[in-house]
Amino acid sequence: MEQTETAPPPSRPAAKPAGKREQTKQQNRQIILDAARIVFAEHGYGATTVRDIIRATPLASGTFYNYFQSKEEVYQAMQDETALVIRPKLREAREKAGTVEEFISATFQTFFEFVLRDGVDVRALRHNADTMRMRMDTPEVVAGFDELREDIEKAIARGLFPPVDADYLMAAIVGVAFEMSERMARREEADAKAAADFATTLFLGGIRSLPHKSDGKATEASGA
Amino acid sequence: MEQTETAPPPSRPAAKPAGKREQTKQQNRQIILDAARIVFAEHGYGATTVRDIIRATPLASGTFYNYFQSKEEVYQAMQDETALVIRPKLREAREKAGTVEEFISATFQTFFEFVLRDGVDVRALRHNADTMRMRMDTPEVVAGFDELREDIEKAIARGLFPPVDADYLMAAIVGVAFEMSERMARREEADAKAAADFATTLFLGGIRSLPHKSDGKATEASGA
DNA sequence: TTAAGAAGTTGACGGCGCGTCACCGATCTG
DNA sequence: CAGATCGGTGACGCGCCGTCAACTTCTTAA
Repeated sequence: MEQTETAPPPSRPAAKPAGKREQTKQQNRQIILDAARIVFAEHGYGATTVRDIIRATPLASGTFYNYFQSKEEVYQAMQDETALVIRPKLREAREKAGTVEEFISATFQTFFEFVLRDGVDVRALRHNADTMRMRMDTPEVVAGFDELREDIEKAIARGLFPPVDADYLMAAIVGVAFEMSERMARREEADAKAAADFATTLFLGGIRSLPHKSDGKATEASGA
Repeated sequence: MEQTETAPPPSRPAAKPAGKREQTKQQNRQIILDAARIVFAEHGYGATTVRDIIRATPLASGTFYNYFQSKEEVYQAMQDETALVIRPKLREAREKAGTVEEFISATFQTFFEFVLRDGVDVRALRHNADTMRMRMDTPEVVAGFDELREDIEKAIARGLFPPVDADYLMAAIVGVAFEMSERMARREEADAKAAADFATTLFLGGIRSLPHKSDGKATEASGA
């Protein structure tokens, strides 16, 4: 049985010299999450059973249920971990933005780069039942969307953005980010910068401003 | 060999004077799909078991497996049905397009209107495990994406579009369409036209061209 | 018309994943 | 160190899974 190496779990801030009990608890939780990561990557999310995860663990079945209610909850926890890593990066990138362009560009670039680097599990989970795709909007993920909307609203208040429908704009950015990152990851030479440039140009000037493909010359802004 | 129909009036577009066996097969398949639709809507996709579907049916368990392998396959069939309905509409709408604007506008408008009208099951299936969203890219759905890309490429060839990256542009349109339709459907007064206008303007002229909101209230859904 | 054969349905069955809980060892507290 | 508490353990009963031999219904051909 080949142990498919999955991406190492995001480094964890565990800095509590707590009692033995507490330590074991943290450890068990992590053991389960790590096992789940491997099993999900191997069999795909859909085909994985709670038992599969337990078997990939030295723990007893009852113990699993002390930590999670179901495989969905395990996945949620994994999503939350990821969201908590990328959200600060996105926020920080947008905070620095002095123009619309910087705001949009920073958002896409940060996202795409993250997907390429740590996006292993994203791909693994897509590995589903052939054609099933899923996205789990956990509390932390939803909070990330809310942050984007807030940042847009702040940008509007600052006069950086025109007063557009922030909710729809957020949705559009999220939709493009997720859908494009999928396509990007499938390409031979996945290029986060190129993808981010494409999305940024689209959002700034529309289709007509997009870089011309065959034409060596790119990105000439030609208004409507 | 004209056989007097014992069957009820052909409410279904099955204009096939086929044998009894064939008739029953079509009927059983439809019985299962109809039952599944109700059960999925009631308990959500994740919580539904094959047995739940069978129970919502007068058929035996073995019979179910003559038609589908799993609940996933049932869902696939439902998705395919939907895709086969909307795809011709989208194609037709885009075929008529004489300008970039018409192309984009027709795509979004057709899609959003369809979601509002027939999008019931879309919402029902989201009813999942609280936070799980799914999209099943069945062969027919994927074919729809391919059609969009083809149409973009054709439009480029015609000189309608600049020679952009058709794959990414397709992804961007798909991403915005799905993500926005979700937000749209959640709003009190879901407005397909408004949503389509937003997306179209965004794709044509970028953020700066987007309609300015008059009431200044940017968020109406989702309590922050 | 009828009988052989094909096609499709049925539901009981063995297997297994599910979540629980009584038991017990390990850890904490005073 | 003893008693109290916490949490790990794994066997258990339940229900879902997909299968398949027996049976019913339809088709075909003489």
